[in-house]
Amino acid sequence: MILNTPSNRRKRGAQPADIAAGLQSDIVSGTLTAGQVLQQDRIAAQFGVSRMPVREALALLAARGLVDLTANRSARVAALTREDLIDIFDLRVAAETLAIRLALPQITNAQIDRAAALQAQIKASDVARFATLNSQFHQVLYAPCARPRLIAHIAQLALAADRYLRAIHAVFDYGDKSNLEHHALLSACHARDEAAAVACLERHITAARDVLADRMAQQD
Amino acid sequence: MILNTPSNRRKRGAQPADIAAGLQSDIVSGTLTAGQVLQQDRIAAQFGVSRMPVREALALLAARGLVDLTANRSARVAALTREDLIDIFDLRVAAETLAIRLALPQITNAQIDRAAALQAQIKASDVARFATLNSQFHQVLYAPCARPRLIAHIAQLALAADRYLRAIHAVFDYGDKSNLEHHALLSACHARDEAAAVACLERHITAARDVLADRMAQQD
DNA sequence: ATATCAAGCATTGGATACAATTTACTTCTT
DNA sequence: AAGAAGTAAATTGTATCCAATGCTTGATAT
Repeated sequence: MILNTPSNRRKRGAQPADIAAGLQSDIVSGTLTAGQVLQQDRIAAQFGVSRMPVREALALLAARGLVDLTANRSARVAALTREDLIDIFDLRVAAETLAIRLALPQITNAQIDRAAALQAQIKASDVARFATLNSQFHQVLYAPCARPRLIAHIAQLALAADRYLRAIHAVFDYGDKSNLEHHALLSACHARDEAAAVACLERHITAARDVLADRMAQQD
Repeated sequence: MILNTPSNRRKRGAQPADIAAGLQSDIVSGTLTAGQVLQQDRIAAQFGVSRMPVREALALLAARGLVDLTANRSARVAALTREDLIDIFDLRVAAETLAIRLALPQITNAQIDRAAALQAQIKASDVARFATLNSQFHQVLYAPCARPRLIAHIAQLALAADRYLRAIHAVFDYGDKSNLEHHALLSACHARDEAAAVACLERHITAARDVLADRMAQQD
């Protein structure tokens, strides 16, 4: 139980963001499962605050698509469906191929090396760290495009995608394949080969989509 | 001044959405200009409610990118910049070309006719109605793809784009060109020619981007 | 046995009250 | 006169309180 004692109290406008971050990590990691009710009272008690900042936190999570809000009804953790999964990954292809096209002319070798270093960590990481490191790897490559909206959109999609990755436990199935694809992407970036990078990225994301979609079809 | 008398009071959870809709139309139409401060007290008084639903409304608008929120500081109407404009329109190309590709195999002739009817109205409409009709025209063509996230994302981008359209008053410059492009798009849809529709849409949105970006460069 | 309705309980939405932070203004110093 | 510092006013963030809505349970009728 996290209490709001004077020692660990955050600055005045930071509580909703903190609560949202806490809930978000529980939702993405699967501690809070799809469809679970999120009562304002209980969350408020958990974080040692009143219901007011909790309501704002839930609104933030609803904007990120992690929570479903209905008027006069308890909030619920958003559902995971095969249709939504496909929706997310197709949006990722559209957004991330745009980002890599815009980023490639601006990217430096140092930035590519940073991505390569992250990829090295990914190889020797467990399931929990895979998702975040994988997101970081991609975002390092896109950052040079300097498009705030595009970057924010990709980050939001990565969050939604991570939920599926963690929930479906398909990481091991396509982990090796993903590593190979990351290396191919890095090569294309080094060569500043836009067409190759775009094609590589599209295959990479589509492959993940198909593996996960197949797994979901089995589980249902 | 809109009062919250029993006669026009909305249902219990609807106030934030109503307030957000009111503010949104003022922001998009330009009644509220970029950078303008939005004090919770005043808005609450205007709508005849307390500050609480106003805060939620502002949070909604912040999620849509129409308002900037900073902790302990007054909300402000989001700025209009040339960089953001380009960001938005490039995202539109990525999202809308995906939508038309997914929609084309599903679309019916009746739906295409509905879009054509909207296009006819656009020709004989003033500046204020152009933006909304134009958005509707596009969304009718995309709807058959049946992708909730994609559709919502496009709607949000259309909103952001409308602000620039109305603020920059460049509608008349490219209105005729836009009409021609809409007809070309409709033809491609009738023929179920995916490549033509995508190319047409990309040119259409990019052309609008360039006209508006040029105008902004002049105004600054 | 099942469906329907009512009453009480649980939970959310909104108003009011208070605390913390920022902004504006005044005053003092150089 | 310009700038710094301090103080008061304005404004936001959080807590508490009340009203409205939804949910659950149990009784009743079919």
